[in-house]
Amino acid sequence: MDEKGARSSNTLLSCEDEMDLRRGPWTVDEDLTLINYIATHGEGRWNTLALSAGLKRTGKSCRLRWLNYLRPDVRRGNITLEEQLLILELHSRWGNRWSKIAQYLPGRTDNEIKNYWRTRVQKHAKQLKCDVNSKQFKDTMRYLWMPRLVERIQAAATAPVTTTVTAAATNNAFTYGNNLNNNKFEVLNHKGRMGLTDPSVANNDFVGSHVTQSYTTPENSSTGASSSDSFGTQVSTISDLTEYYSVPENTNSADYYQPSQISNYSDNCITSPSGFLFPQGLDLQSMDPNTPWNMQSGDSSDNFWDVESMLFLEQQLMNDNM
DNA sequence: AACACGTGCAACCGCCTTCGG
DNA sequence: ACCGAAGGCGGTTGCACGTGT
Repeated sequence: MDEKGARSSNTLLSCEDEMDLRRGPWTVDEDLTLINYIATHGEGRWNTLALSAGLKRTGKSCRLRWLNYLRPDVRRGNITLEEQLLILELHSRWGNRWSKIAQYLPGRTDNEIKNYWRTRVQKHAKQLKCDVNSKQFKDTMRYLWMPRLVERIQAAATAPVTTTVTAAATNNAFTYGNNLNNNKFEVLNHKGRMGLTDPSVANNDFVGSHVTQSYTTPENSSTGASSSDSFGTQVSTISDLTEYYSVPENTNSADYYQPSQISNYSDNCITSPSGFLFPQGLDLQSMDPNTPWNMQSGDSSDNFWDVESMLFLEQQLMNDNM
C-alpha cells in the first residue's frame, strides 16, 4: 500500500489506522471503484458511499477526489486567457471565495483556481515585493494586467496565429477599470461580446468569442452545484480509466492519465512582453540580471508581470506617499 | 550523471455551516 | 431548540517533476 503521501497527524490518524483507512494519492483501482459506484448509485452521502463502495477512504476524501478530479465535466489543462481575466476580476470582487469564483468557470474547480492564484498571482506579488492584498498590487492588477489580458484576448481573436500589438495598446487608454464600478464588465471584440454581470443582480450573458463554450449561472450550471442524477445516465460501468477519459489518438493512455502531464501551462501564452511591451526588442535580461521576469523561461503565462509592472507599482507607491 | 532548487498541484486539515432526527 | 453527522470551504502541505548547475 502506497502511503508516501500520508501526512503525519493527530489522534484522528490513529483512529483511522484502526479502521485501516488509506490516505495519500489515489490509485487507478480506487478511482475506478469510485467512478463506477457513483455511476450506479449517484453521489452524496459520502461516508456511506465510501463504506458501501468498499473504499478505505474517508467520505471527505472521496468527495474531494470526485469533485476535483474524477467528475466527468472537470476541465484540466491550460487556464485560458478569458479564464485568467475572470479569475482576476472575480477575485478582486470577492476575494478568496474560490468556490464562488469557480462557479463562473465551468469545469474548473475551486482547488484549481486557488492553486492558480497562489502559484501565479501571489508569486508575482512576492516578486514585486508587495502584499497581494495591498492597494498598490490590486491597482497594478486592475489597471495594468487586466487590460493587458483584454488586449491579448482581443489580439488573439483578431490574429489567432501571429499577434502584433502596437505600443499604443499599452498606454492603458482602455477603460477597463471604470466598467467594474458598474458591477459589470464588458469586453468587446470584433466577433462577439463577453460580459459578466453580478450574479446576484441578473442572469449572465457571457459569450466567449474564442470558443463555443457557454457560461451559465451557477444555478443552471452542471458544475456550479453537484449533479447527482446526471452522471448515472452518462457512464455505465467501466473497467479502464481510458474508457472514462477520452484519450486522444496516438496518446499513450498511461501517460494520459497523469494530471501533472496534462496540466502543462507552458504553451499558455498570456503576453509576449519583449514584443508586446517593448516592440523595439528591449533586452530586459541585460537591463537587470536579477530581474525575476525571465523572458526566456518558457512559461509565458508569467510574462505580463514585468518591468512595466514594477514601474507602475512604484508610481502608485509614490502617489500614495504624496 | 548527479545533485540542488523551484514549481505545480493533488490531497489533507480544521473550521464553519447546513441538514436531519 | 438542540445536537450530531455530513457537507462545504479556505488554507496548507509535501510529493513529483522540471530545470539549472
